[in-house]
Order: sequence, then C-alpha cells, then structure tokens
Amino acid sequence: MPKTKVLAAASSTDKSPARKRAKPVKSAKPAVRSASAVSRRLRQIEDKRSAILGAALGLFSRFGLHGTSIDQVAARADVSKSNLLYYFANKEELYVNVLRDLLSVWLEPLRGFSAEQDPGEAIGDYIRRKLVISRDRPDASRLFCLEMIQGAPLLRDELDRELRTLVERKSEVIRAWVEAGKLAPVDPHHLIFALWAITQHYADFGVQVHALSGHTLDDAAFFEQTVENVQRIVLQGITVR
Amino acid sequence: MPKTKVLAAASSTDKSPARKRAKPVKSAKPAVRSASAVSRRLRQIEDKRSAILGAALGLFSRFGLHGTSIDQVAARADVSKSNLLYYFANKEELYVNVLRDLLSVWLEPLRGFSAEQDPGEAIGDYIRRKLVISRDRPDASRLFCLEMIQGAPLLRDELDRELRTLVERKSEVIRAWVEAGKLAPVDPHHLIFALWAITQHYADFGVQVHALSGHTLDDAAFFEQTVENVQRIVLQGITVR
DNA sequence: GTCTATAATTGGATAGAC
DNA sequence: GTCTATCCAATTATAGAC
Repeated sequence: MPKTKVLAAASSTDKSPARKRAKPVKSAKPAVRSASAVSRRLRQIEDKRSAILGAALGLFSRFGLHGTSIDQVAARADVSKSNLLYYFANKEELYVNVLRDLLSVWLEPLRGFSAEQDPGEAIGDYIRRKLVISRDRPDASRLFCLEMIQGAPLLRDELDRELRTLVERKSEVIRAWVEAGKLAPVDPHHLIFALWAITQHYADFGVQVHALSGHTLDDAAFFEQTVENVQRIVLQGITVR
Repeated sequence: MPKTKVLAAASSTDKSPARKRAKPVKSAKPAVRSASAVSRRLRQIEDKRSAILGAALGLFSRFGLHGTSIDQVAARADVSKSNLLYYFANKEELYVNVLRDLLSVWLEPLRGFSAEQDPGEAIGDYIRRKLVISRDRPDASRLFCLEMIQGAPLLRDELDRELRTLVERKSEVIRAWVEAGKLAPVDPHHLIFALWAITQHYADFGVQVHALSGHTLDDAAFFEQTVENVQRIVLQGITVR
C-alpha cells in the first residue's frame, strides 16, 4: 500500500538548521568577528535556506514529492546534496517547510472581504487578486493543488482549523449580502469554490490554457481579458437579460 | 534535473500482452480447446488487464507516477508483480495506457453541444454531465489534473491535436450563440475554462470540499445542490438584476 | 502465463575529515 | 558549514524454471 509513513510533525516554526536545533548558530567563544560580520553570516545562511526552499518549490510543484530527488533540488539551488541535508534533516522536512510557507500566501486574499463592502466590487477585486497570484506564483498554486489531490495528508489539520474557520466567517459575509438583497441567492460555499476553481485553473492548467488559447497570464493583454471575462461570468452570468 | 527520459511512444493502441506483441495469444497448434474455451481465456486475459489498469488508475491518480510502485498496483489488482510486468512491459507503458483510456472519457461530454440547441439548456446540461463524471470518476479527473500540472508531457500532443480542434469547433458554437444574441458577450475560451474548472474542482479538490462543506458529491442532495448552484452562478451570475 | 530468484540502479541518509 | 565517501533501503526490471 501507498507509503504509510506519516509525514510527521517535523514541524515547529523554527528556522535554524536541521538536527542541531538546540545549538545556537554562534558558539559561546569570545566574538572574534564584528557584529556586522555575524549578521552578514546569518543573512547568508538565511539566503541559502530560502534558495533551497525556492528551488524545492519549483520542483515539488511540478513533479511532486516523489518525482523530485534531493539531488535535483540541491543542483537547482546550487548547493551540494549533503549541504542541503545540513539545512533540512531530510526530504520530508524540506517538503513540509515548503508547504508551510505556502499556506500564508494562500489564505491571504480571502481575508480581504467584509460585509460593509459592495459585494460586486469585493468579489471582482478578489478575482483579480487571485489571478495575480496565479500569474505570479503559479508554482504555489500547483503545489497546493498537488497536495489536495493526494488528500492533503499534510494540510488536513490546517484545512480543518484555519481555513475552515476563515471560510465560515466569509460565508457569513456572503450570506449577509444575500439576505440584504445585495446578491442573488447563492450558497456561499459553492460560490467560494467557484471563485477558487476558476482563478486557480489558470495556474494549475496553465499548459492547457496555453495550448488552447495561445496565451499566458504573463501576457498583459490576455491577463486583463481574463480578469474581465471571469468577473463577467461570475458576476453577471452568461444568460442574456 | 528532472527525469529527462521521454515517456516515449510505448504507444500503439494494441491491447495484447507486452513485449510479445507480434505473437498471437494462441499458437498455431491444432485447436485442442473448443472455441468457447478460447474466448473464455481471452476474456480472462482482458479482465486481468483491465483489473490492473483500474488499480493503476486508482493509485496513480492519488500518488502520481513516482509516488506509486508497481508492487502496490500489483497488490491492489491482486496479481504478482512479475505477472503485471508480463502484461505491461514496464511502469511507463502501464502509465501511458492508463492515460490513454482516460482521454476518451475526457473528451466525451464536450462533443455534446451544437449551435441548434438552446445555449442555456446545452450549457446547463454540460455542467450536470461534467459533475456526474466528477462524482463517478474522480480518479480520472485527478489523474488528468496531475498530468496537467506536470506540464502534460504525455498529453501535449493530444492537447495540440484532438482537444484543440474540438475546442475550436465548440468555440465557434459559442461565438455563434453570442452573435445571435442568445448569449451574453463572453470569450468562448474563458467560458470553457470556467466550466471545466468549476466542475472538476469537486473531484480534484474533493478533500477540501468535504472538509469545508461536510459533504461529498456521493451525497445525492449535495450533488443536486451543487448542480443547481453551479448552473446558477455561470448562467445567471450572482449580481442582483 | 505465472512464479521465484536475482541483477541493477536509484536515491535517501550518515560518518567523518576538513 | 561544507565536502567526500559510503552505506543502505526501496524499486524496477530481467532470467529462467515450471
């Protein structure tokens, strides 16, 4: 059966190198280097860390956890494999860290709308913001999608907690709009699903979009055309009135 | 860098066991068995083949090509690993065959609409049909999605040929509807993307849908509610008129 | 056609020098 | 912190008997 090994709580929001979590970056020896030298060093480390994370995101988001080897990530981040394993104790920890960074990007745009706003404007805005993400961070979108398809073994908890309560709050907003007669009667969940689905499609199915339309969201004209069309479909619908 | 080995044309729509393609299933020896016995044997073989394909689809669609081992597929199909490798020369050939079977299921519903139909009805119908697929064949949907995310290395050709021409034809239909004033002005491509995205979302993001709404498409009431909401959103839109 | 080895390879992870 | 050299486990795939 499929790998049962639970991608466990290699968690902790800690950002120091692997395994030696307890050990401070600098030892207790009298400071030979100046403060600025130390901070430069710290920044170097942090840079390397994020270079690795970036490379990992790029590869994981295309080929998945199992389709990507540590070697490939290391090569892309321009570090040696064992060096990479100094920063992240093992492959799974690397993966988990990539995912964690993702989630914040993910939840961000939704926070945006509240009952006081005009629903049409709020939703039109949301569509644009999500499409910007699909354009600028397609790999984030893809990795999120990959994770979902696999049954979200790692995000399940977050799904049940953070995302769920956030969605419930926003559903209330939508419900309020409907009850105030400012929005056609629609189930909040389905509306949210529709918004997510359409906007993320341009990232996750980017290849298909390109094959069929000949364009990418990077093409400014196509981007605007996309925003407009999606807004029109969801807001006005396609039936003649 | 990511596996460059091209998943080559292990193709051919042939359905006989691997490697020994040229060799007929029964040798030229005088028929010892009756015709019905032979056909029964043939059916057994075909059954086994599709059992393997079914098992493979289930696993590949969750864990991807690299996340699934031949052993797992064999176990799930209830055959030995080496026996599986008798039917499919190697893992990639198995994968390719699973994908090929998929594509037909995939293109089917789109063929359905033509300019004579009432657009609202045709599209409403299409939405329902696609949601039925998301309900009954979520693994097909997921595998397709996985393939897309990876840049469709195997489907790219088909994308450029079959799908593309099909989509162009249907785009013409939509364009005709718009020009006849039967449909609000909308870009055909974006409309098609929206339809695909929303309907497939319920399969690909099934876990999320369940986590947030508490329901599955298998729940008949939820299914109907979904059909209705998606139809309403796309057709009427959510703005009060 | 099906099975039992077994070869061959990949890739994750560790040890230990520097 | 970084590197080289290994070790070791997991898998794919093949050989060859039945």
